[in-house]
Amino acid sequence: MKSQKLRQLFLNFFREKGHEIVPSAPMVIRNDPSLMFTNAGMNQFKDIFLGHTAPKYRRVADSQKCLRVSGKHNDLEEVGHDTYHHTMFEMLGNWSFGDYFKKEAIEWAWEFLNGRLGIPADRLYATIFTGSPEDNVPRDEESFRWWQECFPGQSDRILEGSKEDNFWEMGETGPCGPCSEIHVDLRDDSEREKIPGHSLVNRSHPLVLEIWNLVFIQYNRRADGSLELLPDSHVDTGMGFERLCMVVQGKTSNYDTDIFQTLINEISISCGRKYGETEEQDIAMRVVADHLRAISFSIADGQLPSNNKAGYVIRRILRRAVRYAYNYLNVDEPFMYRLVPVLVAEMGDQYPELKNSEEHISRIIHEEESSFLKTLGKGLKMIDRMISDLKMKKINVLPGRIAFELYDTYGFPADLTRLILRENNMTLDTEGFEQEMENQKNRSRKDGTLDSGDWINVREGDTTIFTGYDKTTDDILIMKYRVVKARGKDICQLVFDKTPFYAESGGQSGDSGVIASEEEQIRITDTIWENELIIHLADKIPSRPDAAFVAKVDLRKRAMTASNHTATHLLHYALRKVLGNHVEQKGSLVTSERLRFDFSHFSRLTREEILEVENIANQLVRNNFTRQVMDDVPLEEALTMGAMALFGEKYGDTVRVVRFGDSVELCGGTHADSTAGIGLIKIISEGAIAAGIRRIEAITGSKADEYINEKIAELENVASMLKSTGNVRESVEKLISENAALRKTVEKYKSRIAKDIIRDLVQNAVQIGDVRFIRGQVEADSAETLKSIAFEIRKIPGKNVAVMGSQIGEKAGLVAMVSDPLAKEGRLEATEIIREIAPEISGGGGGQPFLATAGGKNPGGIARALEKAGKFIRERLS
RNA sequence: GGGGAAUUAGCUCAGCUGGCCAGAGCACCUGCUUUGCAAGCAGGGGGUCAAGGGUUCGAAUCCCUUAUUCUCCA
Repeated sequence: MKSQKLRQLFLNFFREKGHEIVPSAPMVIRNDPSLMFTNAGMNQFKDIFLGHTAPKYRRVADSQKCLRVSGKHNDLEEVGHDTYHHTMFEMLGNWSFGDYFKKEAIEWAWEFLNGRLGIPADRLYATIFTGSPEDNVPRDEESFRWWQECFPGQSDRILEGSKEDNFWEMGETGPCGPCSEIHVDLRDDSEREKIPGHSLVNRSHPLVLEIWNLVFIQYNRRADGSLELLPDSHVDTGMGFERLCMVVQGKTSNYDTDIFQTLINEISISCGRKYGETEEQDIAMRVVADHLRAISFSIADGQLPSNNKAGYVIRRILRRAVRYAYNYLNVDEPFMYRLVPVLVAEMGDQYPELKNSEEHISRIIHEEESSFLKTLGKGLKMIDRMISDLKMKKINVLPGRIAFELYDTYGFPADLTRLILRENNMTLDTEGFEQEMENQKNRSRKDGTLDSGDWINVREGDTTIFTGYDKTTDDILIMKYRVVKARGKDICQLVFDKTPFYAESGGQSGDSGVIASEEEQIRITDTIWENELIIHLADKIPSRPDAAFVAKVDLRKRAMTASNHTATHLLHYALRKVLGNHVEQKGSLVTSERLRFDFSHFSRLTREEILEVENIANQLVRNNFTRQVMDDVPLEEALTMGAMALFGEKYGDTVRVVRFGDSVELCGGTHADSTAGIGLIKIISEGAIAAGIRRIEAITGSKADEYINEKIAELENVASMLKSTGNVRESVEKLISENAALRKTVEKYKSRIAKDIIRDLVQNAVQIGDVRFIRGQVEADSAETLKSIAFEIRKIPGKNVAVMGSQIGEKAGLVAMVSDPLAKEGRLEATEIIREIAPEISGGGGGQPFLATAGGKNPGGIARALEKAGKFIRERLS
């Protein structure tokens, strides 16, 4: 059975059982500092389990794309080496929100696996929770009973598990409950006879593995560690799709299923090697196949590879793939980008976001591959240098510190370093390397944990109402607060019952302002959004937190931010008009100062295009469209209105729609009352931030005015300086060519004058033994000129020594030169002359044996300095 | 969030511990020579050494701040 059909079978099965089939949530999570990627099917229902939102459907099923690469579930280093770990995988799941419970969950799971898919009962095992006295939770008798129905008379197929395996918790606190897992034994008959399957369950055997976890959420863990029964019981299940395919398709490796085989085939064609030849090659191919999926889906969800946070995780995955291909498949040029169409053909139907950005994904991957190969190239050069260095010193162990530097600073992978060393009969000081690595980790960990105090509750209550769309001043009460230490400074975080302050989100920066009670006033420096909480950052703790406060938003900043945000919408609209509908928002930043907008487009914008975009946007400004806001519009309806939704953005069922004329967007930000308030939009820069993504920056209102006025003033200044009444450009062009000609002439004269000076100096030179002493006070406009005269004299053949001084502005300059034939003898050095005479001009200096310079504050001393030089040289040469 | 590194001509880079007036290769322009596979020869143009401060007689080089990029860790 093909994987696509299997997925459909699962969804159809639960549709039959009255479940609503919902689409997969984005794999990339925004606005949640605790989680970067969706790592389980239940993530998108977290709010329901926490009781924050009411479920829309009581029964839900889906196939959820997940990524496990960081945090608790970190499988990255395993992937490829075995046949069942993945970074990105699909999780099939069914949920009951206060509806059915253990009986149905178990019955249906059994019906689906055994009945529909025909997985033989004698290959299946179930586990149940054995109970936990310290939590006062008994053995899960209910699950045991229902499993007995499935395995009549074979209680040895139902195993008991401890808290570690069979009790699921969302976090330190919150919803939790016993779970029941289904395991499958895929070994052949003789193996199964030798060792009974139940002894291998939960023992990391590659062929005896868990495929489905049924979680029964019935408790809530309180902060004090105790459990309380929830009013409603929920079911949360998750089944690894890739594993299920393996079971159904009768394979012993996830990578042998059709999900991966098409990709692996393509990879094998790309590098001209067969899958199954050697273990190393197979690992590399599995790594590439797995990672390609993870990267492609992330990019489709709007997460580009970058140098920190989630973007960096993506980049690392891609690099791991390139590295394996480079080491074991001998691929040294970009190739993964060519596999994207294969992946899209396989999964594009189920995940339309993948299909929609196929070209985009391919380009991004190509770009990343080439840039990493470049990094590798640089590293190779460096390591070659190190090796030849070591060989010269006859050392054959590369110090760990150096290997670590290569890795840490230049991103050169340590395993490659090892490989190259081996080729050169050298080894790596692994211990030293690990030590450095450990240091780095400790350093990061130490600074990573910022010291946040406990929340201090002032009043009961959880949610903050945002009143800032209508009000900029409001009466508020403080619900709770805490102090966070960051960079040695204490920042106080405040949560209100309601607030007019807009919290940073959707690219719009947070409001600032003040809150005031009768006795004090506190500055709010920023407002952020964290885990559904609007947090106000204040510079001090309120002395009486329980007092009544009035919150006032900084109006000027708010208005400027609103203008910029509205301008962003207008520019988005104009960009689509000018460039086409492939333009999609890929990111945006709106502050009171300026706005930044990233969008998909494949080539540089021409001057004309930028002007046209600006024109259209400004036309909309002048048309003075008033703001129309519709709250709680069903998503479907909003989309039919032509509102632009963003891929990878998680929307609720109802959305807020902001409209100015024909520009319609889903947006939670604050906006200008009407477009005319923006005044003027001016694009100030355009550039690329990644393959296929451009960025524009713009300013509005008085900022734009100032900008333009400055430009005009600059031009007028130039015109008046040129005394040009007509064409400034022509005047400048003329000036430039005149200047070039003049410069040539001046240089000619300068060198002629220098020659004259030199001739005079040489004529007045005195002979000291076999050496000619050239000295004098000369006219020079800078130390450079003085130096260049010395350089000229240096060209005169014979044993010469020259010392010259010059008044340069208010200061004095000296230069001493010893010609090459004389310098070679080693009798006299320019530096010692200069050191001897520099005090005369109240200065100091130095240089090289043949040429030295000095500067000082006292031009009156030049003559004495020259005299002293003569004396010194005479002494030295005698 | 923390550490390390980079930023020099249109491009790729060299310039180590401050001082040979800022260099190479490719590209560009002119001329000659040749007309064929990265052509050769001669000559030439092109740099606020990322920006801004500081130390110094002197800074591309040392220090600080900022910006951007790369990289590793969390």
